[in-house]
Amino acid sequence: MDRLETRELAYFLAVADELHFGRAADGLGITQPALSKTIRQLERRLGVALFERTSRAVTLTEPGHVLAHEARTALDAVSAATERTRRAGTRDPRLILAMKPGGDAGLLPAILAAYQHEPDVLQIEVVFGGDRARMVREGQADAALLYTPSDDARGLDTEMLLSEAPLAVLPASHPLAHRATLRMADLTDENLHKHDPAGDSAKGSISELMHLIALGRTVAVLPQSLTTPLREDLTTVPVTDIPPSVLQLAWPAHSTSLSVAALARAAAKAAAADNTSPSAIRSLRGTAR
Amino acid sequence: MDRLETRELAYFLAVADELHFGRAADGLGITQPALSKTIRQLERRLGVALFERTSRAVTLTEPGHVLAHEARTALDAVSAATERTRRAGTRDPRLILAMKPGGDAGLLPAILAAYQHEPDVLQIEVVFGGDRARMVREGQADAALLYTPSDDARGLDTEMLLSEAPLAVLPASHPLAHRATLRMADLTDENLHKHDPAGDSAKGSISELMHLIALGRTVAVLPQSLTTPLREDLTTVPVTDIPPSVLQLAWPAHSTSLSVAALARAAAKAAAADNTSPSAIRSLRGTAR
DNA sequence: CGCGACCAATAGCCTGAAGGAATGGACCGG
DNA sequence: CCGGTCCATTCCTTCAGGCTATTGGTCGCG
Repeated sequence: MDRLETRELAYFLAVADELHFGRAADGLGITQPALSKTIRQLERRLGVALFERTSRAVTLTEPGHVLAHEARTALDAVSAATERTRRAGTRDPRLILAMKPGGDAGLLPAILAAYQHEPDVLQIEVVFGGDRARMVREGQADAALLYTPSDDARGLDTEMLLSEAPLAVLPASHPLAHRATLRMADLTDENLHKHDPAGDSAKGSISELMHLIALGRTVAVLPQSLTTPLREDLTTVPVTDIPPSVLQLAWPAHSTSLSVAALARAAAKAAAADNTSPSAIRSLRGTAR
Repeated sequence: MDRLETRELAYFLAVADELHFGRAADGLGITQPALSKTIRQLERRLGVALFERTSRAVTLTEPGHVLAHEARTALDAVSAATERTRRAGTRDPRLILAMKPGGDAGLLPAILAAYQHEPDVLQIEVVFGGDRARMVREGQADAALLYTPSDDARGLDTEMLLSEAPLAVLPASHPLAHRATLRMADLTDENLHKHDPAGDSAKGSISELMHLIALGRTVAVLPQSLTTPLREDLTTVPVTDIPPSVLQLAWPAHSTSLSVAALARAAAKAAAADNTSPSAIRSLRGTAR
């Protein structure tokens, strides 16, 4: 049983994404016949049909769907191997922590401070990125601050730092502003701005959003940490029927790095201290699953 | 930045394991110069030295150690892709559950029964294997019953089923047999049989071990479920300073299979029912970490 | 029905990279 | 200083991956 090559997996994924041999070949910088031949050979080697082809359309078979999924994680693992090996070879290795701007719930200074007291510390470099889970999976970062359920931390080890109740942000004058709690159904009439953590780009986007809310143009549901400090003319109401946003530190599941372990300990310590501080009204549990 | 090929990773691992180009090449079925050339090229592509060579000895550099680790998980992921795709192509796909004989703490019947009531069920096939975590990682099994800390479940999703206190098994006449609890230090004088879950082969090994204990030839520390039923002439005493053996169901971290999800639900349900049953004296927490 | 557009598969050829055989060079032990 | 060990280098061969050109099947449209 010979082993698949990453080239074959990458070629397959190109076709699986495009569902079109010609365009996929273009994207790969090779010609269509070469690609067709490779995919055919892949199917022969696996003993399984991956695509259903007609001269009009290409679709994935059931095994094709499985391979599309598995191939992605396998290629991620190969990329990670390259990346981490390269980084291990640099003169002064750093610990790269991925987060999104403001995505630390104010916890980062405490984490960094606690980290300095750990053994086996490296210089920490904070980088900002969109798909932070992927950065960790591909080895571009050693750890990341993620929010579940919006980020997908599967395949990573995680340490839960804090759980934040989702808050609806409303104008102080809004009819629902006096309610003790809300359900999502209460907000269906509003022009709801669904918070998409992955899509955030500029740092100003939150304050812009707040501005729009104050103008009555929209309302939003955000994790608590993003709502402070809150403008005078806005108010927040907990939403009870969506799961809380959980901030967690994530790192590669098979990590053996002492530095990453130290960071995890530091983060846990900082989060524990924060959770017991009087200013925090946290760990409200959502009801949805 | 071109992508590494699995061939390169496999060749590298062969050398990393043997620390000898000639023997590694033998094992791979190629000649030594071909292997040397490939490794050199790999080092050039990564921009990093992987081995320290003298004509007398070959050793891994620091980046080499990193790659050895990363390459293994990457190759596992590729194997898993192959394996799962092939299995998805078989006529009637089954759900393969890996365990070791007797390694279910008596929970398997309840799990299977609960599973039948779930939606999206497949036929379950139980297989026995030594390195069950690896079987899941490589796609030879869809789920496994593992014991932590002896099995390494990193990189897998898990559901904790039950936690068992470690019990010292002694002849009833043993001087320590009357103690309420023991520490490992108490047993240093004995000819202690360290339980190695991975090394278990035949089903008879436990009863043979019990026989040896009854003869006073050895004593053993085992998770509770392996000690029942207990011979008349033996007794057990909890050991407090080693971590409890935790039985868990593990499956690939990035699984999207409805059937695996159903099995996880079923196992959780069966374990919950078992934990509340009067016969169980479980979840004793160990103190070690 | 016939024609063109579209798209994957096939055929035939070429190039480069993987591998083999022979050899060189460094090191060590006797 | 010689022989053995082991990795690197050189040179040659083979074949798999890629390209161009073409075929064959299907759909849409006049």
